[in-house]
Amino acid sequence: MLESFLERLEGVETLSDLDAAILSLSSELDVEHVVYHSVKSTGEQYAALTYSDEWVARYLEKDYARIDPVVQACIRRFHPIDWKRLNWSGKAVKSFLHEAIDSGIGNQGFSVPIRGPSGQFALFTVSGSEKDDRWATYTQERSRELILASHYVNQKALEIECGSDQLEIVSLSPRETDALTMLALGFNRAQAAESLSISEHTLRVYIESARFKLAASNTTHAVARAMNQGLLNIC
Amino acid sequence: MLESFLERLEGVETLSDLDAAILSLSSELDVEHVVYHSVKSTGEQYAALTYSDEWVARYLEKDYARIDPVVQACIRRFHPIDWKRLNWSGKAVKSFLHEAIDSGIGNQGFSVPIRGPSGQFALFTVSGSEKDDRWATYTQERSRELILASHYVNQKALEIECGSDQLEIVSLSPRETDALTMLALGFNRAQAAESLSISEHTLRVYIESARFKLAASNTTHAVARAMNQGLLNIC
DNA sequence: TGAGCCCTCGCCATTTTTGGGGAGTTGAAA
DNA sequence: TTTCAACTCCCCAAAAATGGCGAGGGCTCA
Repeated sequence: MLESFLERLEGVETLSDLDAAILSLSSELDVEHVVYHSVKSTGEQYAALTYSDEWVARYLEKDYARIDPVVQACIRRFHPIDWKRLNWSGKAVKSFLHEAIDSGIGNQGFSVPIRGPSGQFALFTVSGSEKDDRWATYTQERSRELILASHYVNQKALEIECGSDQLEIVSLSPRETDALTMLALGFNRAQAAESLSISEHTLRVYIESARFKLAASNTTHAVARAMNQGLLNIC
Repeated sequence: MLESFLERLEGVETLSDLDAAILSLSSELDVEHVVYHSVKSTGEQYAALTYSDEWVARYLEKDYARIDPVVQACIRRFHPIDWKRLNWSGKAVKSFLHEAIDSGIGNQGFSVPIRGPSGQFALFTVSGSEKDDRWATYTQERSRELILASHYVNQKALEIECGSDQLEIVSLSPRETDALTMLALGFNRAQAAESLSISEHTLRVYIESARFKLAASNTTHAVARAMNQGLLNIC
């Protein structure tokens, strides 16, 4: 099952190929729904999913990602999560849940969080309507396949979207990295300069050159971009 | 092979258990060396590896992570990488490579980058001395196992280190998130306020309350912490 | 129904950052 | 060997952020 999907993935070259491949997963994985949704630090998004257009529109309109326990949990966790194990209490959350079920999302789901370079974050989800015990068996048996599938889907998505044009390969000098790292840690310029044993002026030079390299409009922006690109020691 | 390791991992409860489990992987995976190294956004680190203490000390002393092509590539990529495919040109890099080989690291290696919540980043590496073709066969056959192994090792490491005390569960209100997001994108307060259609003063209130929640000493710090914790829309 | 969080607005003084200039050494790459 | 990037230091004036004061309405959960 996974084999055939990975083989199919090999031949994928465009986003529409990828769309088709992901959608085909629902039958291969024997679930009602499959969702892959990637968000980059630039705000750029890509999604391939079998949910109804109405539900997707509704979800976006209401900004449900803000309260969706699946999203909230996956952002904070590393390991895949069964929807049953989430906390569905709270008024807004409950009405969201009912609405989701009414829209045919299913009462069971399993989501895998995936993180890529430069702050990319993606979610791979399978869902459907099943009884608890059958679903538990299903997820237990398939969890490894689901993890691998999510990994390879994400890899392919990044490959296609970024292509070989990794235009954002900015590299900071050690001192620039140091400077931004201190700022990210909450030091002001005077403190940071002292920590690094250099004059505040010198520190400024580093910050400014880093800002220039990162095409950032101010210090906060530079730190944010550097963090997103994993250029800082603390990130 | 993977099965027995995962079973063993089940019983792991402390970091020393994990150490032992990881080290045992070298025989199970049939390689000379295994390395797992995790870095959190707090700077907290954990490593379990079969390299010699001398080499580790040397590596740290010289801050080789800054030039190590394996580290540099893994920070920027999502997929696992065979060391042979990296760019080893450059004076410093070449001398680093020779020193590494002399220290018994091996001439072949395969590294899997792993990213967790809150900016956690880890590297799972196997290395050894092999001829190119044998190594190519090895990595091709085992890549999925290596990916899964790295995933489960990281999951366990996070589980042990964070435990149930996820003390850093700060949550920002939607407007606070919006405010920090705009700042992270490089807007100054005036621009951010305009984009959000609120007064600059109101924006300040959000920034300040976010700063308070995040225990941050200034705006840059608050943005950095929020990003690390995956609280912003752009991260 | 009250406690508590969220959203919204204003002013003033102080501190910090930023933008604009320059200048000299070192070491590595081409 | 020349070029280029990195590291270090300095001044001044304008712009931006911060700290501290205060105020009211809306919503949710216990």
